[in-house]
This record gives sequence, C-alpha cells and structure tokens, in this order.
Amino acid sequence: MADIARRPDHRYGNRPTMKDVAARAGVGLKTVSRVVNGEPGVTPDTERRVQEAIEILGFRRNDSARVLRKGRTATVGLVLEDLADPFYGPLSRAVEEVARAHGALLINGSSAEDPYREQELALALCARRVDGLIVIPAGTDHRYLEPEIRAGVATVFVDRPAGLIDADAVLSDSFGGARDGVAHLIAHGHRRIGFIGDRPRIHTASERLRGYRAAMEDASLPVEDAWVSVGSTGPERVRSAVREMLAAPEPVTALFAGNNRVLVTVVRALSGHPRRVALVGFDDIELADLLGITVIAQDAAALGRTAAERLFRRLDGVDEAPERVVLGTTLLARGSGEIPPPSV
Amino acid sequence: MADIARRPDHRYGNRPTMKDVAARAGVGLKTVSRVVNGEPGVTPDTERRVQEAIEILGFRRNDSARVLRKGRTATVGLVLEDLADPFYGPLSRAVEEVARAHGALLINGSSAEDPYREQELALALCARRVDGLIVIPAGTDHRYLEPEIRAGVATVFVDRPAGLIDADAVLSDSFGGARDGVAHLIAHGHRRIGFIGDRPRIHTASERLRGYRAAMEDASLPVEDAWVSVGSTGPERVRSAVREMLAAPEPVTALFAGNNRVLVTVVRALSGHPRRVALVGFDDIELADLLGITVIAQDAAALGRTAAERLFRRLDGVDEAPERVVLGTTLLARGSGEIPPPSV
DNA sequence: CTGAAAGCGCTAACAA
DNA sequence: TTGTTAGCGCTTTCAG
Repeated sequence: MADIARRPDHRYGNRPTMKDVAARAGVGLKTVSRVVNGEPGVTPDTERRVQEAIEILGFRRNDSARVLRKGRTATVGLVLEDLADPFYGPLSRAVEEVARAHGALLINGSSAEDPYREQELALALCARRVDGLIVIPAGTDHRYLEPEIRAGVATVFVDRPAGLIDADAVLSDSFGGARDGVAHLIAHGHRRIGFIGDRPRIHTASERLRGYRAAMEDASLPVEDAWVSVGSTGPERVRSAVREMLAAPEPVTALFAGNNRVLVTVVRALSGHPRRVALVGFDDIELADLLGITVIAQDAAALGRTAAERLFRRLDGVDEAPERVVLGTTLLARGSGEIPPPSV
Repeated sequence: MADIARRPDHRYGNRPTMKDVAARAGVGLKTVSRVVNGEPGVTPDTERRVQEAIEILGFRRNDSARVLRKGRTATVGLVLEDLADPFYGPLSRAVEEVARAHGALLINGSSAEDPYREQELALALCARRVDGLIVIPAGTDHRYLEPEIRAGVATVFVDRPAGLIDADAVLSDSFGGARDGVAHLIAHGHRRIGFIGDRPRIHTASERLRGYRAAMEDASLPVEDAWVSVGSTGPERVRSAVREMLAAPEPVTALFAGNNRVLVTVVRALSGHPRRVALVGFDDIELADLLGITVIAQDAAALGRTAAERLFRRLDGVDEAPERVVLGTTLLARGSGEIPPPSV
C-alpha cells in the first residue's frame, strides 16, 4: 500500500488515450481521432485496426479534453428549487428530453429556495462552461449572471422571471389562474374567501395573491387582513392559518391554496373539520381527482419544454430580443370548489 | 451577418483566460492561478491587483481545463428511470445533497426503462469522466461497465441490483415488503388475493411477485393464474387487469399493487367499483393517507443517500468488496388493507 | 488517405 | 513571493 498508490501520471484511474490506441494500432494520432469521431477519409482496413485497438484497450474518448478544444460542452445546466418537489420532476424531465434531442446532457441542482445557493450553483455551472442555463430563480437579483450571459451562456428563466436583468422567461399565468380560481368560488356564492400562500418575495406567490385580490375587487368584495396568510409552506404554518381563518367569529367559507404544498396541508387540515369548506388549489396534485379537489392546473412539462426549446434556439444562433412567454392555466372543477357557502 | 459571425479563436463566447488576467494585472500566470484557488504565497497587494483584473474582465475559471489537468471532475452521474416519477425525485435529491456536501455536482438522465438508453447515458457520463456513477438499472446486463469500473469509475447501483457484474447495490426489501403486505391481507381474512405488478424483467417487480407467492404459500393458500397480472404499468393494462380479476366467477377479494403507478390506477379503478375491495400497495404516494390507502412504504431518500455515501466512500479510497445493502420497508395501515372479505 | 505540430486553459514542478 | 516551463488528451491546421 505504501508506494503502489503513487502513480502520479496515471490519472483517470489509468485510462488509455488516443495516443495509446494509435501506438497499438500502428497509426497516427489523428487517424484514431478520425475513427472515433466517424470522420471520413480512413481506409476500411485502417479503421478496423483502430477499432480493434480501441476494443482491446477499453478506450473511451475523454470528453473533457474534447470540450477544452472545441469550446462547447453539449451540456446544459438546470437550477431548480427542489428536485424532490413533484412539480419540478416533470419540468426537469421535459428539459432533459429536449436536451437529449439536441445531444446534450443535463446537470441539475437544487437551490432549496436559497438565493445564495442559487448563485453558487449557477456560477459553478458556468465555470464548467455549460452551453446554456435554465434557472428557476430563488433570488430576485440576477445581475451576477450578466457577465456570463454577455460571455455567451444562453440563459432562460422558467417558472419565475429574472430579477434586475433582461432575459428570456417562460412563466405560467399565476395572476390569471388565481383570479379565475377565486372568481370560481365567488360564482358559487362565497363572499368570505381565505388565501393561503407562499412567501411573497417569490414572484409566483405574489402574483397569485394579486390574482386573488383582483377577483375579490372585480366582485366588489372586501378583503380582510385575517383572510390572507402568506409565509413558509411548512405544515405547521399552513395548519395554523387554516385554523385561525375557520375559528374567527365570521369565518371564511372558502379557501384558496397558493401552491401544491400548501394545498396538500390544507386538504389534510380540512379533512378533520366538521363544516364543509370550499377549496380551490393552485397546481394539480396526484389523486386530487379522487379526492374531488378543484384546482388551477399548470403544465409543468410544457413549462420545461418551452424553456428548453427557447434555450436551444438561442444556442443555434437565433438572436431575438429577450422575451417573456406566459402559458395559460386550466381550472379543473372536481367538487371542492363547487361547495356552496353554509348560509345559502 | 456574413463575416462577423466568423471568430474562430473566440471560443466560449470570447471569455478572458488566466493569461488575460495576468497581463492586465501585470503578474505571472501562476500568480493568478494562486489567487483564484486561494493558494498561499501571494502578497495582499498583488492579490488585490489580481482580484481587480478578475473583476474588470469578468473572468471565471474554466473548469474544463482544470479537470483535464487534475483528472477529477467533482461530478457524479446519476442514471435513473424517470425523473418525473415521484419516487425518483426524492432519491435524486438525496444523492444531490450528499454530492453537494462533497463539493460535487450531479449530472442526471433518465433511461425511460430502456436498457439501450441506460447504456448510452452511462457511457456518455463516463466519457465526461464523472468521478462516480449511480445507476438505477433498466437493463439486466451491465458488463458494458466493466472497463469503466476497472478504469476507476466508482459505481453504485440503487433500487435494483447490477446484472452479470459484481458491484455495490443499495436496495429496498421488495420481497419482504410484498410478503408482509400480502400477509397483512391474509391476516384480515382474505384468501383470494390478486397481484398486479410491473414487467417481471424488472428486479423489484419479480421480487415483489415472489414475496406475494411466499406469503400465500406460508398460509397454504393456492394462487390461481388469473390472480396474477404483470406487464406494463400503463393505465389501460392495469385497469383491465383489475376488471378481469373482479369479474371472475370467484373474484379476488383483495388486491396487492406492485408499485406506485400501478397503485394509483388501481385506486382509480376501485373507486368506481360497487363492492369494497381490500387493497395494499407497494410505495407510499402523496395523499394516500387521506384516501385511507394501506401501503408498504420504502424510503426513497434513504436509498439515494445510502448509495451516494457509499459512492463517496469509494472515491475517498475505501476499498472493500462490493456489497449489497438492503433497506427495510414499513407497513402503513390506513384502512384499505384492513377491509374484510365480503363473506366474513 | 494519413500524420506531425500547435495549442485549448489550466495546474504541477521547478527555478529564480 | 513570484514566474517559467511542460504537459493533461484532444481537435485543428496543414503538410505529406
């Protein structure tokens, strides 16, 4: 164990290089390169010899070196919030499929909703010279990406817009979706409607709150402070918000849940409640159909696909001004949103 | 557009290099390298000059070149089946967290349950010289990875074991979990129990079927062919399996669902059924608690974490024989598994 | 059709 | 404390 371990020139666990293959096959280095890359201009016989040497040596091209030379990595980076969130899984997968169609691989990481971590990750990806970057922002200031974008890293924001820089963004219509959902409750007779959402510094969260207020205002309904609760999506916080809204002297008769995590907790909280409370949630969740939960659904996969396609269009050299694409949402009426208020 | 686009020597979108920084700061190349890497032996004053130049030029180290030199990429690859599957999200996230703790990034891709795609992906990751590879196998022959492993790519299989090679694997106890679940149904009086699972070439699927048979045999119960249905997890196939099992002259009184996707479809199918049919599923799913669905839960995050920790232990030079780690499952009784058979 | 030489941007090893 | 030189493994260029 003492001296055997020291083999400083055997990196990558001692892998053969093109040079080794060339030596073994008795050809020049460039010929090996040609064969490996399927370039024309090699005799079938020579090619066979090279292939044999590759086989025997177990050669596999070192893409790090290739990248260094070619300047393109055929890799895109995806910075998202939490890979474990069921909303981001399909989004990520959609990005991956588009990348695959373009021969690129995907490096992804989670920011955990921490702006610092988002930046750290995005810059680490840039240091690896990803060709492009898709970012679901955690922070609200993306000026740190300006040098990178200027240097040629194609960048598309998705789910939430970039902060303080002009860049492509693909979003769902959070405002319109929330407004529609709340209007739906109003149409079913509700006048006191509670809103439970995520922290307002998150763009989608504040947009949905704005949609809620707009729908109330459109119907000339007041909004009392006690009906709005925003903050962490942790179960404790959401549970207590539900409890308080329902325990008030004039309790809300309907609730709007601002995202998938809030919705899950609200559903749990309401399941133990004696009175039937109407509910509409933003984001569809699995089995919501069986539970009869009315939701505003957004298409996570379409979000990812659209963003990725835009990214690769940029990488193909299309040079338009940054644009904001907004995808529509769908109201899925399944029962919970159609429960009338008790008084009616 | 004609000649402007041709700037062959301006790669990476024309980014400054250490050489540029050195020139600007009036120092040597190596000094810049020292500053960038936080190595000692640089005067505060020199350091400041270099930092300034870095700032002005918008320099960011090119990790591709660094990797080529150092031989380690600080990247691990994860080949999974489908990033959009809610089972793999938490697994992937857990791997990511461990990688992050070790300063590594994660490249991941989905095989879509296609062995060829798995191989293609795994080898592409090897070509990029990932330090390690975590694979959820789609195929059953992993000899193609032998040269890579021999060349030093640390490799850990997770969720399913490797085929035809000796390698680390971290698995859930599919056999024991399924046996427990079926035994649970038997304990509640069922004698005719149906099993609906995934394609048997998938290791977990065949193990779960084996667990089902073992439980039946332990209770000296026969298993009729019509009670076992394996194949694609597509909704149509699963729906028709449910329909047939319940339409038989002597219908099953309970069902065991072999994985999360099967379970979801079975729940939907049963929700429209007049008779109450007992049900236990493998894998917990969101909101299953509210629907009262009894499941055998496995810990996807623990699976990912354990595999990743093992991987990094290998990368730290630990050299033990390949090992198989099996994590236990938990039966969560919520109602559907405790429904008695009609006759009782 | 084939190969030798230069160099991508960085770090290791050694000088100064 | 600082700089110079040689390469990492590949592709590009250009000459045979």
